[in-house]
This record gives sequence, structure tokens and C-alpha cells, in this order.
Amino acid sequence: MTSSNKPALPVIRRLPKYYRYLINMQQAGEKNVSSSELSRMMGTTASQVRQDFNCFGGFGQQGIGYKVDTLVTEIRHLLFGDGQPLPTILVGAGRLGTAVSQFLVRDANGYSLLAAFDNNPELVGKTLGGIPIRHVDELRSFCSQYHPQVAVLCLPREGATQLSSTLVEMGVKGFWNFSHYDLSVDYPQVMVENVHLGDSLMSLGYHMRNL
Amino acid sequence: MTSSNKPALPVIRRLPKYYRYLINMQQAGEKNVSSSELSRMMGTTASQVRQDFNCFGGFGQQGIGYKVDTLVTEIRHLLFGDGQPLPTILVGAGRLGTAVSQFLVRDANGYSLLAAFDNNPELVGKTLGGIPIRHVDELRSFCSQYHPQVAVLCLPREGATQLSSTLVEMGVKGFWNFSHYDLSVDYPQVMVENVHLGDSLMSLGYHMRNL
DNA sequence: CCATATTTGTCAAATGTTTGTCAAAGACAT
DNA sequence: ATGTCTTTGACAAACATTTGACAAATATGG
Repeated sequence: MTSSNKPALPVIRRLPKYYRYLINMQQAGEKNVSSSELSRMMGTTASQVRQDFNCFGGFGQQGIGYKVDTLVTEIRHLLFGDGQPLPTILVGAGRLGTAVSQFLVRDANGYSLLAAFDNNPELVGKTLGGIPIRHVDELRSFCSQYHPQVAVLCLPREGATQLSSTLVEMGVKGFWNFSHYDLSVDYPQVMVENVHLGDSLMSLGYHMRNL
Repeated sequence: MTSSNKPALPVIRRLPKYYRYLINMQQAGEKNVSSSELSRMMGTTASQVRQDFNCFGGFGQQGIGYKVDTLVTEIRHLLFGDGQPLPTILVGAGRLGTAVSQFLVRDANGYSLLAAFDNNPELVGKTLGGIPIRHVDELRSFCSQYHPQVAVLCLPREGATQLSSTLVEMGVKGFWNFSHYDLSVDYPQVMVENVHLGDSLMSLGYHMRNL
């Protein structure tokens, strides 16, 4: 039990990666892990691993290392809180939306998908792996009844900005944005995670052509 | 025409974003743009914009600013080279693979999707927006005939690591990796862009629960 | 033609992040 | 018990990135 500084952004972005590796170790039955061992797996330095864990109040033991179970529990708590899943909606049920919703339901933890919305009449009424697709016109009434916390945006850039205002107004606190648009809401206490597949691909292109 | 340093990684990751904004400006018919104007759109400082462009040999003019067309041309050249699209294959034609291939074909530039591969016999023989799905057993022979440069990986983590070795062996120079696995090949001159949707989602969760 | 306003390119200062180092703590073998 | 080995936590040094400041260049208006 030591001092804990406020964690920097890069540290937080590394947490999911730690978590993935630690879950694997746990499933492999490993009990303890040292910072150097973890650093080798993660492709970083032991120093960084120790400093990262220290941000959250170092939970290691000199001479032994870290208990895998402790780390998993602590990091899970940081990432998922008390385990209560965040009520979530999907806006845009096209191909990308379908794939993302599958991912959310099958592979992700900490979120529960309540409903999907689209403005295409052909999609409305169908289901998405058990989740009904509604018309976007129902969005407001749905929100005032079920109070979703998170919205996953998989729609064309045109609609995104105005829709996000509405959703913030209706109490949405976090956006996972796949639309081709840099979403940034002006309200504090509202988080946005932009996923730009196009940017990612362009970066790859740059590196391939310039190295 | 001024001195140009080797660009740092953060600069390169900003290029696609500049590009997006500049394309919009171009379509809106704007001729010139100042660093301060761009910085306001991008949510950064004018200083950073100027310094970023300078890495590639500043192409602005004092008193006026930057020509939008020049910037677009220069950045496009950095990102897409001479415009020759990179021959690309998709491995894993499930839901995610389908969505990603759609994105690649419809919304992305600089890549041409030659073929898709899967080990599910039910998918083999079908097409993916005009692209035929083949069995992974044909991968080697396909590569030796068509020499794809880029592989998009949308398969479960189990297969990914071994498959990537094979692909590197067959001459693939870049990976766009969606599999639940930190791909890192040990060969220099091979680039990997890992897209971890799960990590992105966990980051969002952290910020929502700890702020 | 000159004064003023704008804007870049450059450099240095400030800030943020990572890495190296070492004392202190615990485990383990003898 | 004692000495040796391992490993953490803490701190400082090294490194990287961003920001601020200003001279030089160009445009504009009188």
C-alpha cells in the first residue's frame, strides 16, 4: 500500500492490454508474475509495468512479484467498476452496426445492449441477435423510459452530430463512435471514444509506403 | 522549402485526421487555410499544426496560410504514395470480416481487395460484395500467384499467430489485424496495425466509471 | 510607398512519458 | 541464522512531444 498518483492517459490505454494478458495467465493457471515477465509479454519495460501498477496503488510483493488474481481483480474493477453492466443502445443497424453489435454481445464485457435503432424501414422490426431494431423516431421515448448510458454510433456522418446532441440531452453519458466523424460533445462528464477505421488503415498505408 | 525532420509517430497518426478535414474544406470550395483555423477544427494548437506540416517540408506561405489543394495533394501522397492501390486479401469472412471488407471496398482508398479466405465450408464459394470466398487451404497458392501486399485478419485469436507467419513467408508486408490478439511479427519491414475494439470499449468504460 | 495586420517557420521552454538505478523487503538454500 | 537471490517501489535522469514566442515574409489599405 503506497501512494497513488492520478493515472496518465497512456497508462489507462494500457490497462486493457494488461487485462488481456493477465486473463490468459489466469486461465493457464499461473499464480504469480513479475514485472519483467509481464514486460516481456507486453513488449515494454519492467520499469513501466511497475510504474503503471503503482498509479493505482502498488499491489506487488518484493521478492515474489504480483499475484495474478489480485491484478485481474483490481484491473477488472478499474475497467468495469462494480460489475453492473452499462445499459447501451446501438444507432445504425447496417453492416457495421450488425458486426459491432455482435462483438458487443458476444465478446465484450460490462455492457448490456438494450435496443438498436435505424431509419431504414426495411430493417425496423427485425432483430439483431435477439435485439429488436426500432425506428429512430422512437429514440427519445425509449431513452426516457430505459435511460441508456452508452450509445454506439454506426451511422453515416451526416446524422451523427445532431443525433449525439439529442442523446446527451436524453442522458447518454458515453459514446462509442464508429461514424466517419470526429465526435466531440461540449458537455463535460460525457465521454467519447472515436474509432476511426479509416485513419487506422491510412496509418498502415503510410508506414508501408514510407519505410 | 525548408528543412524537414523525420516525422514522429504522433504526427503520422494525425495525418489522416488532417486529410479528412482538408478534403471537407476542398469540397466546400475553400482555397486557403491558416494554421489557426485548422487548429480550431482539429481541436489542437496552431503551433502544432505548423510544426506537423513542417516535418514534411513546410508548404505554407507567410501572410496567406496554406493552400488547401497543396495540402491535400501532399498528404495524399504521403498516405497513398503514387496512388497504386495495395493488393489486399481478407482472412476470416465471418460477420466482422464481412463488415470490414465492406468498409475496405466502399469507404477506403488505396487498397484493392483481391480475395477473401475462410475455413468454414459453408462460406467457401460464396462472394463478399463481388469478392469470392476461398478456402484457406488455397492461401499459399493464391499468394504465390497474386502476391498480395496486405492481409486483413478477422479470425479468432487461435489461428492468427501461425497464419501470420505463413503470410509473411509468402511476402505479405502489412497486416490490419482485428483478431483478439496482439500481433507482432519479428520481421522488420513488416508493418502491423492492431485494431482492438475490445480495448477501445474498455477504455470508454474506465473513463465513464472513474470520472 | 509606407505602416499595419496576418501568418509562417523556427527555436527554446514547458510539459509529459519512459527508462535506468538503487535501497529495502521478502524468499530460499545452506 | 546468515548470506544470496529476486523483485518491488520510488526517484531521478533521459527522452519525447507540445506549446509559446518571435523574426521574417507577404498582403492590404491609405
